[in-house]
Amino acid sequence: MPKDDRQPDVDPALADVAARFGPLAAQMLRDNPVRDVWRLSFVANVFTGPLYKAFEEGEGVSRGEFLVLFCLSQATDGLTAQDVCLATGRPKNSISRAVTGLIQKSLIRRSVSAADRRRKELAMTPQGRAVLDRLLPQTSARESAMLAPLSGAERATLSALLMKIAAGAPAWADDPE
Amino acid sequence: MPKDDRQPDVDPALADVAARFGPLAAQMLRDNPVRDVWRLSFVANVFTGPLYKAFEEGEGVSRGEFLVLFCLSQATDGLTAQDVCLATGRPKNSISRAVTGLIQKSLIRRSVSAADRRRKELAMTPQGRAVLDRLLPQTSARESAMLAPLSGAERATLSALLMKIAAGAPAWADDPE
DNA sequence: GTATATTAGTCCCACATGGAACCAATAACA
DNA sequence: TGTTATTGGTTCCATGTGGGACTAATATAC
Repeated sequence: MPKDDRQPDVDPALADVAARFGPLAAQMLRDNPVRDVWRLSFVANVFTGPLYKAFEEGEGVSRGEFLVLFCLSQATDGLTAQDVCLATGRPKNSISRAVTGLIQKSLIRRSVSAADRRRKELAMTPQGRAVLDRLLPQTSARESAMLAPLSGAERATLSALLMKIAAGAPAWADDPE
Repeated sequence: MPKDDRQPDVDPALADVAARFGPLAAQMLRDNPVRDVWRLSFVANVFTGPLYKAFEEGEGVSRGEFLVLFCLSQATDGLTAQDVCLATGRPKNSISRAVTGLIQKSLIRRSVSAADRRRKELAMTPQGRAVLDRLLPQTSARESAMLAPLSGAERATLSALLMKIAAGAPAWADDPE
């Protein structure tokens, strides 16, 4: 690619972005009619895309399967597939497939609830825990890299602001205007 | 769903989240080993999912097609499919399909560059502009709703922090650890 | 108690997605 | 000026995805 020296990158802080994602990316991150959600989605996509690909290649664990494992690791009581759907926003048949796959790999177990025999409660096996224990550090390291440009105070601020937005999500989630 | 009155929702600010996305979602937003990126992805997913569905149902425009239109609206010179790929992170065959679809609907035009006859430069038609002008307000309104819980100062802060993170993305984007 | 509604989950199928191979045009170079 | 490498796009194909219908179990209503 013959570098176009005549194109002055508007913002020097975005020089790396222009080099990696193109000048259009830099320009759109800088400003566009839906600037904030664009930046948010940009970061989220850049973060999750390569990560899930690495999970698939490294441990043979799909996005849905990782989500199930991760949710199980965070829940105290017996979760169901439905709980994972609700918390992750993925459709129930996708999660159903992920659960089937994880059971086949013996990474989780499934048992019918005694109280409500419709419910099939999920639980990680030691192997599942071991797999997650190999995947989580990758995610965590990537998160650290993502937050590296921010100071401690800035990270706390970002965290709090994202929390506020997430807490307000129910007000607009189902209403695409 | 028989509401479980015995389960005290840890954080009253997350009561709505627990009602809409389940107690697990509330708990994981509150804390988990990759808390910040989880919040980020949660918001991004809740934002984009229903929006793209509405675009598809309302205007018959897919996610990729919207991205092409939006990028075209933000670029000054003749963009190519490749530029859109780079800026959006979508694979080139997906964008190729989106371009084909948009041309069939007469929402964009494609012309071979005189300077480099490999390049096929894209341009919006008036119809394409009209479609985008119906889609953008929905996106914008949804963004406003998302940011509603934040004060003006907080929005500026969030915007700046997201920009810092996005600007640093090239450092870790291709390195899933 | 039987009928109906609701909830959890699975299955089927059409479609979108993305990797890989491929084609065309141009750039780089001996 | 061939020959090779690179770049922009398209096509092929295997796979993932998600809507909708379906089954099973339970809750609710009469």
